[in-house]
Parts: sequence; structure tokens; C-alpha cells
Amino acid sequence: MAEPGRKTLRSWRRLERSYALVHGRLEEALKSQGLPPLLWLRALEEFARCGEDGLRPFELQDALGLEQPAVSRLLEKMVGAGLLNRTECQDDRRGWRVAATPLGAETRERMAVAYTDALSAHFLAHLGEKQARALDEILGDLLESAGPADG
Amino acid sequence: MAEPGRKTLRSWRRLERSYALVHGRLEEALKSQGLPPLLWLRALEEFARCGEDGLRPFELQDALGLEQPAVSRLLEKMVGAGLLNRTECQDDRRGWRVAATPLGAETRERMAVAYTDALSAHFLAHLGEKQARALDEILGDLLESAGPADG
DNA sequence: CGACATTGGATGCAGAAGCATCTAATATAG
DNA sequence: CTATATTAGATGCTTCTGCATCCAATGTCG
Repeated sequence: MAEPGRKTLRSWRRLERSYALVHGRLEEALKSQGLPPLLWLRALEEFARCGEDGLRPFELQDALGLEQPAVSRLLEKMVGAGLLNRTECQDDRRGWRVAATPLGAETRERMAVAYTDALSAHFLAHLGEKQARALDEILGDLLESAGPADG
Repeated sequence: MAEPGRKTLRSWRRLERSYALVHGRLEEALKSQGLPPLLWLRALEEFARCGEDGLRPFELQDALGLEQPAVSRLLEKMVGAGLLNRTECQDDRRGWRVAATPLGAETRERMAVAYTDALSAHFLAHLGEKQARALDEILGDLLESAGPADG
């Protein structure tokens, strides 16, 4: 392994700091509008993506890359908040099928608006179109190469 | 605000995922070698950067961008682990002065090696030199522009 | 000097993440 | 069919973070 150069090492520090900065601002924006945290948006988007019949918890776990107990508790809260409903799963009585309620769909839309606005203000506004494309490409390659099994 | 394009939005998602992926692997690498978490390395680096007389807790807080209670507890643990020592602060009897012990310095070095190795394996190896420089530049601009007060 | 505001730091408490464990149901092997 | 292994999901425990509060020392203003 060649000695990594200074700029090369620095790029990771900057990625860390950029992530922390922007992520913090996004969460802040949602909270300030009385909306749930980002994770809930990710979940609601998964439910929007799938059909009427909803998802099994383990499918959501897979899609979001969470630990199983995290999903269990996330769903518990989202059901409690009226955004999702659980129905017993007919073909596998160990599990459940979970789907978004109308309130869940509406919340997803409100969160998406707040999210896009905040992202525009705190990320995209500081990035040229060209830089955004370059980032997209570089990180796309990275994810593909490093991806789940470290390529 | 212009409508953000798909790739533009996607660049943020990819940054998030890249961060989570690599950060997770770095922590994992440290843990697997029986070393403390990344945050401790950041702290030890600050102590290495400053002189013999060490740092006041609030200076570390500033340098690492943490909440005050987090610093308080971090120092408590690191002192407990023998990596730092606290001395009473002569010119301000509210506070303390904290500095790295020899064990702290040695731990910093071991962590730095493990860190650099893991970063090389899980980040740099998947990135050309050119891409790393491009990332460094783009994110440098972003941080400067979005920086603490949202520029 | 004495009253009040500010600052350095510690601590109590609630919410979230990771880890191990536990249960019920299903799948597999004999 | 019975015994075992595997899978879906819940729950307890510990650790960490964020938030609010608290204490003590310092600074400021009359």
C-alpha cells in the first residue's frame, strides 16, 4: 500500500465534516418545523415505493441498512404516531405486514418538501452544478467499489 | 431557488451512504484491534498538537465541535483509562488543564496506524488519486462556503 | 465593597443505537 | 412425524448523545 498523500487523507476528513455539518442542518430544519427526524422520511419513502400491501419489517431493515431492533422500535413509534399500520401476515404468522396510512403519505410529502428545501439551502446552494455531478460520480464509484462486501 | 436536478439530489444521498459505510468500517477496524473509538483519536491528536501545558476542556470542545457534557464525559473516561491527566488550573480555579500521558501518546500512535491502514483499505483504495483530489477540493469549497454560520 | 450576570464544568434524565437474549413460527433432516 | 435448525420479531441492558439544570468561580457595574 502506497503512502497516502496529505490531500488524500484530508479528503476523508472533509467528507466527515461535510456530512456532519449538512446532516445536522437537515435534522434541525425538520425539527424546527415540528417534523420527525430524517430516518422517518427514509422509511416513508420505502413505503411509498412499495405497493398497497406494504413491507415486512425485515424488508425495511434491508432497505434502510438498520439493525433489527432499530427497525422494531422505529415501526413501533411510527405506528403509534398513526403514520403506519400493521396487519397480521397471512402466509407467515411470525411476522407482520406494515403499510403507510393516509397520514403517513401526507407526512412523507411534507417532510420531502422541508427536506428538499433544506438540502438546497445548506448543500446544493454551496455547490456548482458541475461539482455536484462530480461528487455524484466519484461517490457512486466509491460505493460500487467499496460496497457491502468491500468489493 | 432552481429545482435541483436528480443527480444533484443523488450526490447528497451518496455522500451520506459513503460516510456511513466508511465510518462504520473505520470504527470496526479500531474495535477489532482492541483500540478505543475514533473520537478518542481526534482528541489525542488535539493533545499532540498543543504544547506540554495541555488544553482546557472548553478548548477541546471547540476543537472537536462537541457538546460540553460530551467533553466532560469523554475526558472522564480518558483520564480513567490513563491516557490523560488533569491538573488544577492555577489562573482559573473553576477549571482544569488536561494533557496526554506517555500512555496517551503511545495509544495515539497505535490508533493512528490502525486508522491510516483502515482508511487506505476502505476509502483510498477505491478512489483514484485524481478523484481524491477532486473530492478534497469540492468539499473544501463546500465547507468554506457553508461553514459554521452557513456562509 | 456587594449585587448580578457570565463562564467552566459536572450531573441527572430522556431518547436512540448496539448487543445479546428470548419467543414463536417455519423449514429441514432423520 | 419428531427433533433440530433457522428465521421473524420483541425486549432487556448498556452505552452514548442531547438537553436542562446546577454549582462554583470569575467578571462587571453600581
